[in-house]
Amino acid sequence: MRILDETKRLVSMASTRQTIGPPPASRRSERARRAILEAADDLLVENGFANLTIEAIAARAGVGKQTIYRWWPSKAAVLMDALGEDLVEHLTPADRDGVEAALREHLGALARFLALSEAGAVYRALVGQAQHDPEMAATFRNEYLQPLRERELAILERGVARGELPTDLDLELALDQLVGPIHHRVLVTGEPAGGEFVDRLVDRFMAGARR
Amino acid sequence: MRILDETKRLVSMASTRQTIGPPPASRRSERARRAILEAADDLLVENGFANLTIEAIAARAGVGKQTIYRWWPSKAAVLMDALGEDLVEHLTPADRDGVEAALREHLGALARFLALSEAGAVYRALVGQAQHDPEMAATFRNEYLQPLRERELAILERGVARGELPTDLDLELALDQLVGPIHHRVLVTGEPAGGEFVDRLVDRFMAGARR
Amino acid sequence: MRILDETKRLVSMASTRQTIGPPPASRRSERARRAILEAADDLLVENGFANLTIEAIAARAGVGKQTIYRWWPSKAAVLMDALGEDLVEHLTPADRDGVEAALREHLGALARFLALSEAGAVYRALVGQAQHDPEMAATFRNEYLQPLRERELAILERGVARGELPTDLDLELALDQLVGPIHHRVLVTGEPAGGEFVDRLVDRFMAGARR
Amino acid sequence: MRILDETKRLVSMASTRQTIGPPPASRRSERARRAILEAADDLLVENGFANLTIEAIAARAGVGKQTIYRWWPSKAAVLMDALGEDLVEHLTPADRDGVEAALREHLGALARFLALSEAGAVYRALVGQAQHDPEMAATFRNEYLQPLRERELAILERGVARGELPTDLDLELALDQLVGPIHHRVLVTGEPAGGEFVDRLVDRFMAGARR
DNA sequence: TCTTAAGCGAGACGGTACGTCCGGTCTTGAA
DNA sequence: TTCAAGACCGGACGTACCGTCTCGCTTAAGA
Repeated sequence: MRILDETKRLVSMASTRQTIGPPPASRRSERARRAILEAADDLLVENGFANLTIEAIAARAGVGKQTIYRWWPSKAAVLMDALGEDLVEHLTPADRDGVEAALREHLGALARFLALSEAGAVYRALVGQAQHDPEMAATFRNEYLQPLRERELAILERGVARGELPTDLDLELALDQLVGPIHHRVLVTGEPAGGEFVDRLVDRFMAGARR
Repeated sequence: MRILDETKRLVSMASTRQTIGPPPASRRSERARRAILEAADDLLVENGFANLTIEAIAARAGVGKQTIYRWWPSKAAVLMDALGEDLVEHLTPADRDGVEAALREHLGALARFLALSEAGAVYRALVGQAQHDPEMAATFRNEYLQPLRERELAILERGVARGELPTDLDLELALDQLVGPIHHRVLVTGEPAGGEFVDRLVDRFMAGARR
Repeated sequence: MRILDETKRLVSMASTRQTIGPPPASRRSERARRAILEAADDLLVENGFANLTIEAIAARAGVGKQTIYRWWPSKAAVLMDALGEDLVEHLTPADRDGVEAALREHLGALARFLALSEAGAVYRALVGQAQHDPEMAATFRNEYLQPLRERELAILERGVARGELPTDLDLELALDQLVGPIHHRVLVTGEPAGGEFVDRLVDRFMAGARR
Repeated sequence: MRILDETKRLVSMASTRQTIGPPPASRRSERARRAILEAADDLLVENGFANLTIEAIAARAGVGKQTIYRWWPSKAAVLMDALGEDLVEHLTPADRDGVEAALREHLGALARFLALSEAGAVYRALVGQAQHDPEMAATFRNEYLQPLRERELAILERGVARGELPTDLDLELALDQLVGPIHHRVLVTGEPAGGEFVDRLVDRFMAGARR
């Protein structure tokens, strides 16, 4: 977590508050909020998810436990906020070049993000937690995965619009074929998903798409 | 966990004992071992991983906690043993028909296993836990995923041998393209990976493979 | 334990806290403290020391175990606090009459306290525990036995002051001669130490003292 | 524990076996029996009663736990057997000299035994345990304290027979007056009960007895 | 002399309690 | 009101022992 601007703050709060009405937030300590998110981020990277406790976050952040419970419903919610804009920063594909180049760039960035970045460690922890906690899984998908997926679909849509991809292409399926193997390597087999892997993935996809 | 024959027992013990030398195990209570694995399985399905505790397993199995700690190093190790032969039972592709039919059948079974079966719930919990615990992840991959992957590679190898797939096909990549999207749907997006999805996945794969 | 006034509370806290500096204690729950001491007292009388566990005390008191461990270093320390003022209540000799009457009264009260009262059961358990735990023994002697002994010595000193006892009397030895046999009967031989026994003890003591 | 002859062995077994019929005992391993008693004795002196466990005794003695449970009903019973003849060895007053000398000698031996000897440590542990376990207390008194007390009474009886003590002396009370203060110092106050203390105790007793 | 049944070392078993950690709630006093 | 601090009740953790139970083995008795 590196940049936490006001926009993001309002978004994240809206999604993680349990009560309906928005919190007053006027009184909320910005200092405490940032310290908590940074402490969570740091502790996850240093000690792993298993040793990430609310008490440790509070202690590291120099904050009372209640201040965490007041604003986030769970440890996972803190991490989601800590992940924050990182998904947007790392994974917003540029609208240039052709589909093929755009896919190579974006999927390469995705693979690097997932496997190498600190934010990727947070992401993996959240996916792991989502396997144990259906409610948290729903929030994570709606707030973080869905927007990303829409940006990814836009790459393909632009390809169709430019005539680089057939109009009858099943975009959802196509995206799963591109993005699925990368996730599979990172989350399941643990094998490296480097540039060469991504390149051949795109090669085969484009060959199949062009028929 | 449904069948716990002697073969499985010896396999699982070899994998979960921390010391190198094989345990005497002659003294080990088979009754307790089965009760523990069944209790873990049942409790996971009933209450989810988050509420699965060693204490609850012991209580449900009518067993002392020490009996669990004596033979398994962690909750995840118990679940791995509980998963046991299920991966083999559900996911051993038959050696018949052509590649295409074999893939349809196996990937369909995989999708159903992951999303619908009780053993699939154990599998998902283990993948989730693996995101938080690198050591456990390594064991899980070596003991459970690797054998499965080899059986899957054999499908493709048979296809190559029969001339149904090109000889220069990158089998690892091909497998990731087939298996990755299914895992992605189940573990990440949570969208259904039904028969139609699998069929179109195979359609596009075979189209691309045949050029 | 019947009365737990503020004085006793401050005394007991001072003696059972392991760190030097006084605890803030302002945050401490008086309700929990009293419930714990009463539960310990009751359980000792009902089940005996052997069956007195921290867990049972916590359960009976409706308190978390940690609340006990936070304020007392051991089961024996809880019992010492539960004994508390009882030693003062039962065993503070009045400053009236002559030595002989005072001794008869006080030693009778001592024998009844040790053998018959509920607080006496706590006292015996603590003496028993002191045989196994030298550190606890030291605390018990300093905090509880020493003040009592001083009150007992005062009886004899008053006797000397009034000319009822010789000035060259070894008061420590004299006290051991009076108090030792009673303890011996209660703690070692288990024989009754009734009024007649105490009376003859005093008879012989006074006869010897007057030469 | 130093000498464990056959007489003692039969006595101790008779008193500690829970079942009515005597055990065959012919099969009993003398090696194991001695190793257990020595291990118990050593561990008590080294680690104190609190850390004396059946498992530790068995491990130290190189013996299975069952071998202990087969022959003794409790840890205290093992210790009683380990104490064994020591009471007789240390505390059998000789039948010579006058009462006064005999008392000085015996009470001095008693004080040294209680406070200084290894067997005294066992004795104190047993008295401590007796405060928590009435059944064990009864056995201890019957088997060990009563015979000692009778030997002690014999000293006084000889004094009466020789005309050194008045015939109307209450021997039980007299004995408590002599032996009680020593126990009190060792078990309760923890103050030293050295030779001078014993001497003055006897002085005062003889003065009172002669009137 | 040869069973054969016991005692034996070993240690797994079902349990109970230990003392610790942390979750999530509540309370206090300062800002 | 929020905040830092931290006590509170609850509950799971992983460990230590309890007392019981089997397992092979050794070993002394009597058939």
